[in-house]
Amino acid sequence: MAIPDPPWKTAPRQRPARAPLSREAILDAAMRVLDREGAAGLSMRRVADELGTGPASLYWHVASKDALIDLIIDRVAGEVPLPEPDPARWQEQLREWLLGVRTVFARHPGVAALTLGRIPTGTNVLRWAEWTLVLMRGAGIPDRIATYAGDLLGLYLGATGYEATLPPMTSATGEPLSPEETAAMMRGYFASLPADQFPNVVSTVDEMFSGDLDERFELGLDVILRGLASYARP
Amino acid sequence: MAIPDPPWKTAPRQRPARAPLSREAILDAAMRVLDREGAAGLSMRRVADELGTGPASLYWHVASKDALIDLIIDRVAGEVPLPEPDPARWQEQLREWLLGVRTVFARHPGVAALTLGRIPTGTNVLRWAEWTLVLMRGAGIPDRIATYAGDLLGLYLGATGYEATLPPMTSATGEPLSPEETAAMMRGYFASLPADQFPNVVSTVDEMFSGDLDERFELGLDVILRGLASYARP
DNA sequence: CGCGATGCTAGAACGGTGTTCGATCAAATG
DNA sequence: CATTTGATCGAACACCGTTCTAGCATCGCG
Repeated sequence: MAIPDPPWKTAPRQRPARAPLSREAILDAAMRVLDREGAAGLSMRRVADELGTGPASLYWHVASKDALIDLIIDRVAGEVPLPEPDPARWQEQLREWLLGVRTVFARHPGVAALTLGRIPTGTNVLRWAEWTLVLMRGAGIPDRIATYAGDLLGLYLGATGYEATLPPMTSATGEPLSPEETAAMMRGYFASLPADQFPNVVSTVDEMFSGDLDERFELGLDVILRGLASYARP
Repeated sequence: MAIPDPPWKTAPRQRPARAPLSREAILDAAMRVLDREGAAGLSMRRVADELGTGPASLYWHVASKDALIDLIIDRVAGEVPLPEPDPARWQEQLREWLLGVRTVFARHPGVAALTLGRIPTGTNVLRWAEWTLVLMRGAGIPDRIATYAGDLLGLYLGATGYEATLPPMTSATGEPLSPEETAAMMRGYFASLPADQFPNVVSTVDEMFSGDLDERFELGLDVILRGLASYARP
């Protein structure tokens, strides 16, 4: 019969009991941190904390923070439903898809900021490319335009989505301002400009700050879609 | 007659001889650092080094790095010539201006990256807004579209300008890749995708990587301008 | 002239960042 | 059992933006 180990030997330097690390677990934790603290709060240390370990442990599964962000973007991209493409309805379908991306960006504030200045090439983003190409080629849009239009739309999505999740500005006194207050402040600034130098800015100030971000998003979207439509088969 | 000071007294703890700090001097130094080391290399410490001082000294003249970046953007914006607006030629003039912004971005690599996710409101950018509004309103484009189109164009400029100044990728072996090699690598990756899942991506891969960045820039520009033209007075 | 106020310069430090090194431990393999 | 392999992680490196605080130089004023 074996002699039982003394209690100080049984668990000499036991690891903190938790699920083993994995690329998936790290990605899950990163999504939680991102949804909770936004893009600025996403750091390797925070993600490691979320998993009860240190930052160095992440680097076995993920090459760099950059690579982790690529994973995040592709996971989020996978959340957008892609209906069966029907080129006859290409404009409506494109619009629906873009609005879908926008709602997913709203569900994960911070991820739009991560896409800025990045050319994602994950599997799900490739599916986007394939899907938009089916629609646009089916609509008779020339390949040269169609291939670039995907980039253009992605770029527009990232920039507008980022604008929608900007952190609230802080007033001079220090307390955070509501979006309405921020808009009112900027409106006041634009309206106060010298009318002789900026007559058109001053006189369109009402138009400039009317409508919420969603309306403005659709406004720019209309411009792009009309431009694309001018290339489509008549 | 006054007794001359002994030599060790004349300059007891003389400051390192140099021009005094000022907002302008800091901005100049920041531009030099930015042009030399890119957006990633722009730090308060580097700018201070450039001036032979420490980072703390900058904060008397500049509230924060963010404020300094706003100054940089507005200075660069001022480098773009704005011809007298002629609404009859609004499309050509808009295109010329946009290409002008692009060449200025090329002259100052890194500044495009700084504009990402930022809504600049400096004096020179306001002049841009006024100028584009004159053109578009003169062309009969409705105010609601015209006010937003400026944002849209700025956004497009920033994103494409950033893409044009991306640091060269590094291959798996570590040495930097030329833009051609990078494109060839990505082309190869896209071409190697399973043709049954991504038939359109695979078959448009030639179109996708044809042309340089300037041609691609004008391609997207055409889409936007055509969209805007669809709102113009017939 | 003296003297305090003011504008300006900085050294040191705080709390954070991404990433690397090397030791260590557990499980699988020979 | 011995050795290799995969995985973990504490400590440290080189940065970052920013703040605090002490001190200097100059100027206005009594």
